[in-house]
Amino acid sequence: MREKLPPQRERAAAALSARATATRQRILDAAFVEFAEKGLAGARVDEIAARAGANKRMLYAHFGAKEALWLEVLETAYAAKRAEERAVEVADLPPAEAMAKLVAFNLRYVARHPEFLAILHQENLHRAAYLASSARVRALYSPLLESLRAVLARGEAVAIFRAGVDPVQLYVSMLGLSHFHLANRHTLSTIFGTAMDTEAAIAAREAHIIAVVLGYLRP
Amino acid sequence: MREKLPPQRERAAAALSARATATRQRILDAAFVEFAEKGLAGARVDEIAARAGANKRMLYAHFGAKEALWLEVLETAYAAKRAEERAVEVADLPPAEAMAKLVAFNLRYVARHPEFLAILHQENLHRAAYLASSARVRALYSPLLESLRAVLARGEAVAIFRAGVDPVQLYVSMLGLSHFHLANRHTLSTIFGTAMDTEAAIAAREAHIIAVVLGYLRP
DNA sequence: GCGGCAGGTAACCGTTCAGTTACCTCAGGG
DNA sequence: CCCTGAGGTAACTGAACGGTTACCTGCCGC
Repeated sequence: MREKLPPQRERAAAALSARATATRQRILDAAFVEFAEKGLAGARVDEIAARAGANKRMLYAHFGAKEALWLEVLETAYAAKRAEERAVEVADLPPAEAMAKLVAFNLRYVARHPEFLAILHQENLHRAAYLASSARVRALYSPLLESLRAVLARGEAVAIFRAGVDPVQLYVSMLGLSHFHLANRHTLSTIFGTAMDTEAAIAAREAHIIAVVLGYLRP
Repeated sequence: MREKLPPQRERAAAALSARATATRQRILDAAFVEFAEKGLAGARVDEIAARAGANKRMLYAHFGAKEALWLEVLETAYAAKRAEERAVEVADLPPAEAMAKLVAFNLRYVARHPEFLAILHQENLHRAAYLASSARVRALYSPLLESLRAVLARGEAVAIFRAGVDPVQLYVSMLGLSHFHLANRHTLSTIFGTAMDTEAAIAAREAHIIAVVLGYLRP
């Protein structure tokens, strides 16, 4: 009766034993890697189980279906990013420095977690169908966007930034400037013949996108 | 002997009949749609054949394998973009207007062809393995990058643009500003609750990214 | 007007995959 | 110490998939 019979989200209650929790976590981690590497359709359930040092029985006991596991991975990926965002403190910094920190954070985050990009793109391929079904993620409003709004207002107030900047547009721009370089690092480096994910390339990119954002924001 | 036996790229010579060419083209078009919608792993060969109003026999006769068809689609997608880029004429425009036109072109192109983004991301998921094997695409250097270099130099010469801007970085930024908004339109609109692919949203985005690029370029 | 063959059809094949079942193991409470 | 059931194993299943084969058709040169 515990598992699956009620089609609702399983095991909200029913605290798991330490061993079970560990197995569940290993499966989730393995799924994250496999999905990021091969996408939802390309990922293999057997491979996930093998990577996790578990097997399919346990995978299905914990998650019920490949797609449910995908949703869990997606939620985890978003939650992890939001959690790191929450740790970015910019309220004490002068506006320009604060803005630079926000921009750099995004670039560095995706450089550290390129799998996040892969998951995100896959989900967009599915027209965000799984994301749409996740109340949990939709409730996870970006702390970064809020910080950006505040910094923008502060900078505008002291006339360091131009007036009338739309925070959402700027937020999307900030993400775009960071993501594209890394999301397309393989095609870019094939075409330009230079690696995009070395520390040097990332540092150069960081300097550039900070210059773009701050250059734009000048009054 | 005609097909497949030599493992080289098939049918370079051997002009096809009009009917065969048409079938081949229909299969290619159908594959483009199917691959863009579901990715390489998610796409179904039967579905491609059905969409094309053909069948698998012909698909395999013309392309030999699903992956070879993918490569063909990828090459076609790149070639199509490069061809449209070649038609963008900016040499006669003042630097700022020329730059705005280049930026707008990219946004409008991906808005018109969101499938291009899907193909591009899939290829990056595969670490550009297929692209790497395509001498044809690697030879297709972007005319847009060349235009951008020229415009940048012109603007710098008359002190309308700041000095020392790296054209490749700016090119990547231009693409990032355009692509992200549309590549992630489904997750973005799920999270923000507003559609990203309406004409109004695209026009607003266009105005913003032009402002960002030109704002940055001010000396 | 007919023989050959490029172009097309559809049934088929072996493999792979998501998901299931039958069974084992072993910790812990009675 | 043995019984119970949660946690785990591995073999299995039916369907779907990529790719192939055996066969049909109608156009074109002769």
